[in-house]
Amino acid sequence: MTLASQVPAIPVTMPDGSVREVPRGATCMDLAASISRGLAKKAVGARIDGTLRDLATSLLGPCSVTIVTTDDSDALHFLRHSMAHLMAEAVTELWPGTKVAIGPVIADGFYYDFDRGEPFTPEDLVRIEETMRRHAAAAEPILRSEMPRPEAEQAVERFRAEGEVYKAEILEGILAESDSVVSFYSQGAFTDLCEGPHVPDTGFLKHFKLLSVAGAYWRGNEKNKMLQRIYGTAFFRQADLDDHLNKLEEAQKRDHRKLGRELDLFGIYDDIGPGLILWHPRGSRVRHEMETFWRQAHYDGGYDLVYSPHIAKVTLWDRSGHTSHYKDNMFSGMDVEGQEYLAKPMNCPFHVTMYKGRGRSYRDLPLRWAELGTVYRYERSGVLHGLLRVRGFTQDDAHLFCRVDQLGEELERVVTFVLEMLRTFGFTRFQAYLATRPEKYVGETALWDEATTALRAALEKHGLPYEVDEGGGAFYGPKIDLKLEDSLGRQWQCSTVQVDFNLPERFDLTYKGSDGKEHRPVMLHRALLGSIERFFGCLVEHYSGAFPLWLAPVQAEVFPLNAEVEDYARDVAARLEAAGLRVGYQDASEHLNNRIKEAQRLKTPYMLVVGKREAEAGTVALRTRAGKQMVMALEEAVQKLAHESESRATGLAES
RNA sequence: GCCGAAGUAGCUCAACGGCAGAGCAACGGUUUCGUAAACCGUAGGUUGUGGGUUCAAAUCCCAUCUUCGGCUCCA
Repeated sequence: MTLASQVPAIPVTMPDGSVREVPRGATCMDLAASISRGLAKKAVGARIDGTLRDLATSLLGPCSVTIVTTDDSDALHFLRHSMAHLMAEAVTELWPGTKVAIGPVIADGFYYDFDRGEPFTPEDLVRIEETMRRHAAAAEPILRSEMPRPEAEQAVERFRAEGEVYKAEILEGILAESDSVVSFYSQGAFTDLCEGPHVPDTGFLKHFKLLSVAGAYWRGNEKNKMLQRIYGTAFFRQADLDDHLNKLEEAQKRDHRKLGRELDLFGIYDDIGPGLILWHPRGSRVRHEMETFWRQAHYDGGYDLVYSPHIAKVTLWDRSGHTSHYKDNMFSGMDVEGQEYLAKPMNCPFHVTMYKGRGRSYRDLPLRWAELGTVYRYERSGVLHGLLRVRGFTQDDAHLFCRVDQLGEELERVVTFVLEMLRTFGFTRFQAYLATRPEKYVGETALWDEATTALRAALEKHGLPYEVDEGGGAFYGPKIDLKLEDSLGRQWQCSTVQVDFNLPERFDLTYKGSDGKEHRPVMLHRALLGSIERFFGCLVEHYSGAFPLWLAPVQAEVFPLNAEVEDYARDVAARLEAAGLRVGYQDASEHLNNRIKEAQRLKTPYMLVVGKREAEAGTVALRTRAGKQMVMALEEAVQKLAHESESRATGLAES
């Protein structure tokens, strides 16, 4: 099967300077691949250029290899893939008969899916880790072998006979591709069907931790069997692993659910229902500031604001197509005097109905109607997640009705608006996706192409890197989605810009053109923030709860040092309030230290301490939540705060 | 919805078959203080809910609800 065992070892210089013998032969491919990707550079002998096979061949000659890169992402990729194999080796040793499925590398680590009768317990994870460390200490060579096609075809049957149904299915898939190479990797008693490459031996696999176990459907299809997935992470150096684990812990402190409770922003209550949010006064204050800004920006941007009800007759949803296409996500209806009504999962049909409310002229277009529209969607119980996935939420929705000749400009304006809005809230990093025409679609191909081109142009005009989701658009039109990351790096779709060729048809929307004939308008759906709830959740995590001044629920807190200066302190507070700031006041019944501690806990941006000195001089001692202190004239402080609040500084400079 | 884990005072946690406890927060009093924890006291829980086992259940069993981590799905 392999000649590896017959070939002498290659000395490899490790990152710590020690020299290790690693097996030659099959793993040369891996070393060569490593070299080509910058993981390793050889010191003597072999050629650096040429194909992988050439490199492997040249490595068969006398040479030494120095692993110079220890944090390169490719190198980490190989390491983590080998980790997945090591874990599978341990699991199949501990519980013979466990079937292995797939074990890929993911953003911060790796996982492997297993099919075993019993669930893995936390104690099992400890045992697996111990077994892995034993195999790692043995520095088992990881050897590659390739299998000729006829033999591989027999292997499918052998896998089946052994009950390794998942491997059989994977191998079948590989063989279905005509000229693919079937390769295996072995270490100790464990062999896995795998493309590679891997690190040369398990001795590289020192610094790792298994993190969690979770269910996962085979091939990601919920009709398939649910397997058990074990997640882990690994690094070349212990320091990197420790650093990563610390970051995870830090990220948990920024969790909006935790901060939402600590800062008293919002709550989710059993008595109300899962996925339904109560906005506490402090959170509501932030939301109010967000919405006020949002409304003004829309008026400034040529939009009209509208309102629509939370429920409507089932006939509306029949016409819009929601009862046939979206029913699984809708709450069941209510009977009102013999007519069925449904809670709205979207705002579009209301705006569309309003469009139809009277005849429209080409001169009326574009119409831009925006609404902070609260919608209700039935989400399966397992998917709810704080504010980021809820059952009742307010979309910052808008629908634009325009002529075909206006489509490009409107799309460009919307994309610009999205980016301005996100930037104002301090977001500069997000993932953009352009979803194009799927196989089944409505509307004219030429219009689809035009709209897609316009979307692409808008993205490129702003220099926004984006991924194309080919064929990932809705059946009714292409779209752009922007995703924000939470503290743990999970992505949440917020902004969306969608072209809709469908609803204008369904509702038979028309306008009278300059030619006196009826024409069909094009419709855009768009949300800049997505939903207030989700965006707010991301915002909380983005700022770790330390909102920039313009959004902070309480912007400044005034602390008189003792009862004698309370009159002056009240003047200070009144002066700030008169300048339009949100001011708190705490009298001297608590120690100054405690009042400051509480304000720090609530991440209040500014604290103003006044004592006898300040009262006599007409100054304030201004403290920021970052701990900076400065004494300045009262008027100066008022102007500073008012200016910072009005300018909507993002607050990032402070931290 | 599925797989796994967890629900004890407002919060963070202890007790793990034998009287449910601590710190912080709250409340009352004392303290009037110069930038992240002054002192004394009081009150607060049918241990998520409903069943069951037991002389005895926070603890063991079953069901259910909710939350957490994933899968699937989506703003």
